[in-house]
Amino acid sequence: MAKRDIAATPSGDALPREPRTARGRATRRKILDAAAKEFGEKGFHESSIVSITGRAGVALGSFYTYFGSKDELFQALVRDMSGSVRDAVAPVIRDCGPELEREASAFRAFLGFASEHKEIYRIIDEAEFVAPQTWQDHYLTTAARIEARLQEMHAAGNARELGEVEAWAIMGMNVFLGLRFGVMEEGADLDHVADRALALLRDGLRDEQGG
Amino acid sequence: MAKRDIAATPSGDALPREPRTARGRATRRKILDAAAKEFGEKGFHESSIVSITGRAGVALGSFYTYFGSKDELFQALVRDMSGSVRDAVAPVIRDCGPELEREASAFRAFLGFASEHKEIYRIIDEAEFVAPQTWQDHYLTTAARIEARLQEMHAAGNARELGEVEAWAIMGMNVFLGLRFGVMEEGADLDHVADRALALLRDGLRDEQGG
Amino acid sequence: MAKRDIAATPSGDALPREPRTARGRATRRKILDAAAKEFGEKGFHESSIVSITGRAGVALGSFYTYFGSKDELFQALVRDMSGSVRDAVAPVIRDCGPELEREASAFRAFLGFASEHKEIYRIIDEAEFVAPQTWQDHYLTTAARIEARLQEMHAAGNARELGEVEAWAIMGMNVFLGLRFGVMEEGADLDHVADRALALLRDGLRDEQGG
Amino acid sequence: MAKRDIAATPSGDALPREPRTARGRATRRKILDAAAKEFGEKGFHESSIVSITGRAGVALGSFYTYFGSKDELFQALVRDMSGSVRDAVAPVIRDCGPELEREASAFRAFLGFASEHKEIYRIIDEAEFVAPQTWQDHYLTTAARIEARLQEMHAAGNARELGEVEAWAIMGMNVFLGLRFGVMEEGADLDHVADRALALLRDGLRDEQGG
DNA sequence: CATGAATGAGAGTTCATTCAT
DNA sequence: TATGAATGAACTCTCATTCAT
Repeated sequence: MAKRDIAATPSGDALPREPRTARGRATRRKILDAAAKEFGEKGFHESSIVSITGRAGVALGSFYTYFGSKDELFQALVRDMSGSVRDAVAPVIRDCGPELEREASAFRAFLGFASEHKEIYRIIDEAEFVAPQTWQDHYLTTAARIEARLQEMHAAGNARELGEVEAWAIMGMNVFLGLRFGVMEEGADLDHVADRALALLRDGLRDEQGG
Repeated sequence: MAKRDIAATPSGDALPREPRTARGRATRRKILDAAAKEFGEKGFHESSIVSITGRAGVALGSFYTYFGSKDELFQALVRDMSGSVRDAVAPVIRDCGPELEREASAFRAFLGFASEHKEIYRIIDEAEFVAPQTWQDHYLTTAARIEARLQEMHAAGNARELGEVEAWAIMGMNVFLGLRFGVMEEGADLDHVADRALALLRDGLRDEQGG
Repeated sequence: MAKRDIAATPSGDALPREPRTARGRATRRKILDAAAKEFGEKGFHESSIVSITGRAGVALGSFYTYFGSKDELFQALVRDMSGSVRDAVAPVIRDCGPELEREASAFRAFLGFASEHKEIYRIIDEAEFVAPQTWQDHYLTTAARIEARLQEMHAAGNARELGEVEAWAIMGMNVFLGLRFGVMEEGADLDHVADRALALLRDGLRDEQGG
Repeated sequence: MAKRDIAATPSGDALPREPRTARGRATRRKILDAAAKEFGEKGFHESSIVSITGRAGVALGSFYTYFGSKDELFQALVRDMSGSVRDAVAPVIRDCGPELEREASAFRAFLGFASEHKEIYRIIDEAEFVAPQTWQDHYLTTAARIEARLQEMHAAGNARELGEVEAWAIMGMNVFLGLRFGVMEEGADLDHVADRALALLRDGLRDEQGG
């Protein structure tokens, strides 16, 4: 990743990164917001620090007061967004019991969020190539969360015994349906998509009479 | 001055791109193979033409005898690989009838292929950011192929009515399971993964007694 | 990917091109001066940005802080120099009335300027091939200025009716005499050349008695 | 000029350049013709050997059977064309006596030629930067020819004593008028231009009554 | 003679990062 | 803290020229 290590700090004495004043906090926030737009629109490699600080309305040099590098900014952003996705889905989950319907609700929340924050989608996806560790963290965490829910369902007698494989399968379904109907297509009927996904999870592909 | 048109019409005074001799074909192939390794290992942006031609054992300039640009090479590669994946899965499909088991076999073939050609996986995925059109083509085509199979199953009375949503859901499952157990983890028990995925597709998440 | 628009609108995320500090202005000037020498000596195509910034004593990258491209620099230079030529001739003209002598004085000033700034001569001439529009602008403007003077002379009863053809003819004379005796030959007797040119304009080729 | 002297022949044993068969002569001619078009349209630096040989319908390698380098081709072309211009003007001159009218006829012939062979114009002009020696040769020779005619006129009592200055002045006039009305403008009234140029040479700028 | 694949020096351009003000 | 000029390594792409077939 780090192509230019010309003056990489060999020791651990990081430069000051945490804003110490209100003004500083505001500047940091402006940069983060501008970066979200920029990365979302152009992707990591076509985005540039000049352009980001330009959008943010701050000087180029100010960037390095708050972030150690372009990569570091990107990771910060991915973690931020990973949190946003979780926060969008969490309350929905809290309000449901360990029934299958809960997964459907979570999925509906996710679909809606994805279609309204396409840039977040794109940024997290690109992290696979730009910040693989952060990306793995995001998906492993998310899968673990799904797996936990599945086990609750099993404990409640609402599902058979399910594990990591099913968790990843569901996550993959969600992500690809989000991509296809939330991001690629403008104005798809998300409720319809959610219903069909739910049916798939409930009954599989078989004819209801059994096939 | 004199900028190069991407995808210029093949007429005019453009350089020849199609090799006209056996030696030319061999060189082109060497470059393609080296590029597959390079892109697979380092990703598009960290890969360089110098490094690719270096690996291929040809001169830098030879690259431009056969490819118009780094982008063009990447697209050629993605299309190549899209074809490879299909070719790995196709014979398996041909040998099965329109039963659910066919999907499982296709998935097993895909999983095996992915775990043995991790770089292909990575390259096609990165195309989302580097060559979005080519990437879309790949996934739309693949989804269409799955959808057609699902409809055959329905016609044979082996499944309920299924469409694009289910096709993308299955594709997402496959891709994420491939990523998690074929690429991220070395030596996972792929048969086990395939069995569980099949069960999920067959019966959904419910307890067999119904839940 | 992401090609740079030549002459992009100054809005957007383009890099700043206008120096905002005294230091910036000085750097820009150093580059311009070095470029004048380099282009004058070696011509546009044999000149390189590395070499220009080397002469200027600034880093390669600094060039792109102030100029969008090699072409853009060249055009800026041609316009600068077009102005220099005009400024060298203008005061001489201001001090003369609408007599033929004024053309001779203008020509003398031009000849002197050309022989002392041979590089300017060369640069403007090469613009015909490197920046045709800028070149045309220069010559059309110059011709228009000459034509206006000729019409003043006519109005004052000092010349017959004269137009664009005569203006271009005079300009061609001036340029070629400047080339031959100001640039090609070191130390030619410029006053002598000017006198003969004046005689030609005054009387034509004929014997004074008429031929 | 010669940027790549990697294997410049230090000795004088030039490669075979003169075609020895009819087929060879034809090939050489095809290249020359294609080059004239290419250089005329795109200028020296934007023209390439691949493109020239492409237009000529011969293999790239064949080029070096007949020409030592791109520069050498260009010079050969300039000399060719210098001859063409002369050949277009010469017969006109032969048919006239040493009167002023002869210059006018020569000019008319030149103007017509220029407007019908704009590419020749462009090529000879660019030689100032690409092959300065060849360019000088052309203009010194042409000027000498004009000067000789002027002296004949003087000897015949049709003109005052005239020399190199007047020859270059006339040449400059011709070239710039050719550029302006033969090349820059499509379909200008060349006869009108020639008439006014003749009047200028005959009488100068003055009012006929004397000014 | 003809062919066209191979070569590689060299050019223009980008942009993350540093640092003096 | 904020600023923006300066830096230079690294990259993509061009094309005149060579040479084996």
